[in-house]
Amino acid sequence: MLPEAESAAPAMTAVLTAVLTEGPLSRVTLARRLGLSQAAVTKAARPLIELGYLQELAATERSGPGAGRPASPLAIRADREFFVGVKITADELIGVLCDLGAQVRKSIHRPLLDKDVDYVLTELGHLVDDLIDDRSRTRRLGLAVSGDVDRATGLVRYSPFLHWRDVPLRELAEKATGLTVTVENDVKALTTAEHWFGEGVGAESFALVTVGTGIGCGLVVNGRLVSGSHGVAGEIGHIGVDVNGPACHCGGRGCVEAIAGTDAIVSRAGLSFDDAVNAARAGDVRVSAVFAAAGEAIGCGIAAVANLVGPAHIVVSGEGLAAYDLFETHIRAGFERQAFGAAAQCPLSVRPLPFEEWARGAATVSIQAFVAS
Amino acid sequence: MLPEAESAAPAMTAVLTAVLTEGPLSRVTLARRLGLSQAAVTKAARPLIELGYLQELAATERSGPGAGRPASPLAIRADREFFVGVKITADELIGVLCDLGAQVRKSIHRPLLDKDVDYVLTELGHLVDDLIDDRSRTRRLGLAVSGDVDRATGLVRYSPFLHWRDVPLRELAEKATGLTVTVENDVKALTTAEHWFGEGVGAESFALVTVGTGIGCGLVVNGRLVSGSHGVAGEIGHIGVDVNGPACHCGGRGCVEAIAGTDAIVSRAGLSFDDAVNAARAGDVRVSAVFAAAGEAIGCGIAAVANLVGPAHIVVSGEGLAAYDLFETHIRAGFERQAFGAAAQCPLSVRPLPFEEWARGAATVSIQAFVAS
DNA sequence: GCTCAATAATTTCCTTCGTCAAGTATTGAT
DNA sequence: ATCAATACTTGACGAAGGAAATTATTGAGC
Repeated sequence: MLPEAESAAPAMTAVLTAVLTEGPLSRVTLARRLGLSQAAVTKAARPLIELGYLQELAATERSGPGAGRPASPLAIRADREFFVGVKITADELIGVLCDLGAQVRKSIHRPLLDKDVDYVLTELGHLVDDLIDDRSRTRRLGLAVSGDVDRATGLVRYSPFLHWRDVPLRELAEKATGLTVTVENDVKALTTAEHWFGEGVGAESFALVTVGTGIGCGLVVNGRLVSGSHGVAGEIGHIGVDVNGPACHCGGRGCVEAIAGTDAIVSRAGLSFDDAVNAARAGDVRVSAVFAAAGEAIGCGIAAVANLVGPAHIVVSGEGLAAYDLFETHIRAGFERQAFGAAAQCPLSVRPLPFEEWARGAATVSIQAFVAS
Repeated sequence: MLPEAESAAPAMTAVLTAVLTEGPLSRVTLARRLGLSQAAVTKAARPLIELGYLQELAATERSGPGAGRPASPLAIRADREFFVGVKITADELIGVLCDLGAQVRKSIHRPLLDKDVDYVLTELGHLVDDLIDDRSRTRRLGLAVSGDVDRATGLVRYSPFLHWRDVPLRELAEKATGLTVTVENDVKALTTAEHWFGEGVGAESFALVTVGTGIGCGLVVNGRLVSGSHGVAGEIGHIGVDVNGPACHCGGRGCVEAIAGTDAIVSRAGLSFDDAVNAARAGDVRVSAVFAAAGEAIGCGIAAVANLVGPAHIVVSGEGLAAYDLFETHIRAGFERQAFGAAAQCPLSVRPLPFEEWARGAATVSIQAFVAS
């Protein structure tokens, strides 16, 4: 985050991260929370204030019995730096401009007529130009792509929807936009957003489940995102919950996705997705049963997550959840049945996230990279 | 590990850990592997040699084109310090004496006639006395207990088999034995052993599955053991793999344990476990199918682990695996069918571990605590 | 208003840890 | 014997954070 230095002192990163994710905090509070001395916090905060990332709020917090000098909380100056986040799907680019506090300031969609890498990069360049108001304060771009992505190198190993294989996306996007780029898998990016700026704040472990065409999951364990050794992690969609269930395109049987994915629901209901939703809402017993089975399967998959890694909190979201009124009770039922012992106490938030949230996730990853730099 | 200091320098811990887990290493190699300067390694190693934990081996390693000073690898002196590990089961104590290199030097079983805490502690005292030869070089004891254990405080929150609830085991055992005690869940202890001294060495992520009466799983992600926020983690046994499967005592349906646990096999085969094994080995089709279904269920559960956290390596083990010839192919079949994409590449070792291994796991945890101290 | 207790923030000094760069040690090849 | 190559050690230095004293800012009691 310092203009010159390659990497700032750990205390500086820790202070900035804490203020960013947990809101205004006084130096004493920060010291206690981070296990540092007050002196260390003072020293770490000074350059952050000088560089304009933090500011001192008016003394408001009162502590103790009443007496004592009031604390002056440190807050971020959200407009000090902006970040572009773009989710790349097969048929459009969804872009947002976020401030340092990860608030969305601007949001633009741009259709894609082709999956060709060069074409996408050109369109990306236009999108970024349209989003950025102040180039001097916007230096970073985060990209979110579905599939197997190596965040460290910015390489897209394989993205089935885009038909991309071994595309050095970071390098290419840096050339195309002139920004410092981070690339991450879309679900992981969304998980990061929720971990730093959403319901997962402060949780040592945390899971996010997305429901839609595919069913995915991002995991945070011991405060760190789980990436998976073989490029696979969070594939909740291909957990088998019914040995006698339908065959899945992955070769498995009774996968969550083969029961609860959008395509599965369409083929099982024999209707388009929207018609199925309407039929179920109108009380059609057969179609309702399809949604019920889907919700149960998802709940069962979520219970597997809870049983295995025991996250402190689970958020269920995704496009498919537009119809979440049809899913929710069944998801909870499946979860509660299959969660073992205390794992059933794990709070489950079921709520749809706006579609820009994916792009915001991408921006969040670039904020993280910025803070850590 | 220093007699006086509360906590040694991080570099010292890192050096000792690396030599302990990866065998003799020269200072240059250590420097490269740990991201330290050679000077730092020299400085960290000196006190460790002086205290007798490390020793310099004769120069043997030759590197490069031939010329150059030969490296003198650092190796641990395994007999510098001994550790007692005890696994507490409902009907016996299994104790081992390990050296610093986690080699078992001595192993004793001691039957338990009662589950009363005081009684168990008295027996533990006798066991420890029988195991220890040299009190001056044996200062630590690790305990492994099944159930919900808080390693940080040494509190056994709930152990179903022992009928213990909120037993401050560390405190009590320290009083009873005069040793510094660590308490850990049995599966996690075994996982730790395998991570530091077994097949999981060097892996950033790693999973161990135990098959027996219960079916459990220990996970290491990002180099750290997963503990679970609500005291639950690694409960692979209660992942649901068959919505129409048998009801499980946990309230779920089609849990891995309800299909593949020892009790499940006994009741499904209608024979004692040993008889069932013999029948299956003799070619009894019906009983073989029971084992096949059990293996498939386990494989399916393991695939869920691979899909979710993507460990670099998975080891399958446990008492029940005495009959692993009957399980192995089916475990692999279930795993390969249900593992998604590259997750199927995750190497799977299926092998029984000797029963003392559990006690060795307990000792390993105390070695870890010693090294980190 | 003055003083005191309580709490927050800063300053100064100091320790610790690890790096850098130069020097020493030990080998094989010529 | 000399040199190149590699391993290890040494000592000066610097960065980072801690301890404790100091300063700052408030409310309460008088």
